[in-house]
Amino acid sequence: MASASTRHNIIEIADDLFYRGGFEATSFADIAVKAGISRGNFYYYFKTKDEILDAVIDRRLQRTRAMLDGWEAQAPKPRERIVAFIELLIANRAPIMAHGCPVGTLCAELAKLDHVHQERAAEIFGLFAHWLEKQFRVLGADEAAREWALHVLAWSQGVASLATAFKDEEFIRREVADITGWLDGRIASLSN
Amino acid sequence: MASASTRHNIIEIADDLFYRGGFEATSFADIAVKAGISRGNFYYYFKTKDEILDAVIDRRLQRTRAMLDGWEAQAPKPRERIVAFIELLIANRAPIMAHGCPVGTLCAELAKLDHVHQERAAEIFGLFAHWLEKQFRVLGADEAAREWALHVLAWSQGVASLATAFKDEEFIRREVADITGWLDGRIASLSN
DNA sequence: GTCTATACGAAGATAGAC
DNA sequence: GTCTATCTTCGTATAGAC
Repeated sequence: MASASTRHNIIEIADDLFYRGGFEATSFADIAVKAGISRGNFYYYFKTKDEILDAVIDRRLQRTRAMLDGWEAQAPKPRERIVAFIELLIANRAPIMAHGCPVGTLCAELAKLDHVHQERAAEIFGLFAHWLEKQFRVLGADEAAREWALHVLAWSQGVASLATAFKDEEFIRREVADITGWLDGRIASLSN
Repeated sequence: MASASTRHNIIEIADDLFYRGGFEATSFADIAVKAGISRGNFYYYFKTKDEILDAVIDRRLQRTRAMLDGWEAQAPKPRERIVAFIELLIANRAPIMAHGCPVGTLCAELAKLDHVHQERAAEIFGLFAHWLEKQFRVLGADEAAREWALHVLAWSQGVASLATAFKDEEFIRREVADITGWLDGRIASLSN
């Protein structure tokens, strides 16, 4: 297999395993086996575990940007874009109930490990926050845009957190409806 | 040192280390060193890592019950009791920004490890949920009590999650004010 | 109940052959 | 670029002396 695609393959598998089992609990051997390469070959691409974490965070940043861009392209109205974000909770309900939110759980784990890449992982949250803020600005919420963006983000994080603990799909749907209701209330308040 | 107090001491230290560094990342050696005993002696009290996790979860359940009972004893009005819960985010802001919410992060980690004690850890959330529900019932919210309880719990979890990622104290204070505002809005809606 | 010594395996990481 | 072999450290866990 060519160098670039093997490297890409490793990152893809590491991303998945880090999400499902956690960063620390995932070993090089786990990744190598799933990637179909030897541990020795693995080290040709990544010298340390931190290096692969770095690459995984890069990938997640890239994919998050692509997803946010996609929502902007698909939905012309900010409200529908924000709803697309909120409904991610429903679309990903099965993995969320099993493994939590990929961003929140990575940030939490890296915080406990006091890991150097802590801030880089938090940047993924930063992308969402900034994007949501932008949508609220387009809606006309100048001063409150940042606050509302963080509020939606926090709320969805809380739903993911409890959904992981209780494995309750109905709870997710109810909260998603509530967040959407809150959003429409905010939008309505802007036209007054 | 007597048996009971050594055992208690181990649990106390394990609880703290599990919170600050995570369950998996904390080794027996870490606990033994901090407890001032040898690893060999450690095994006299706990045969496996799961056994000590079990004891730590027990301790957390007990302490959570005691805290909830304390709030009920100190505040006669349900509103003030719920506010006491919400303001836990402010009281514990420093450790939350450094290590997250003890309950949420433990549940998330155990979910990733697919650990047998996953449900037992979630029981701690259950205690909070049940207690909050009870307070809302006293306020007269019969049908909505459960939903509101889970809502407050989820919201506070989300705040803890983002606070850990962004290390933003102002954000915590703002959200706590928002949750309290939401609470008063719900209470006001009950008298109509 | 507490200790030291030690077995055993897993995980990160390296060396060097092909 | 990919492999096998190996080193080293660390973590769980046990045995047995005191």
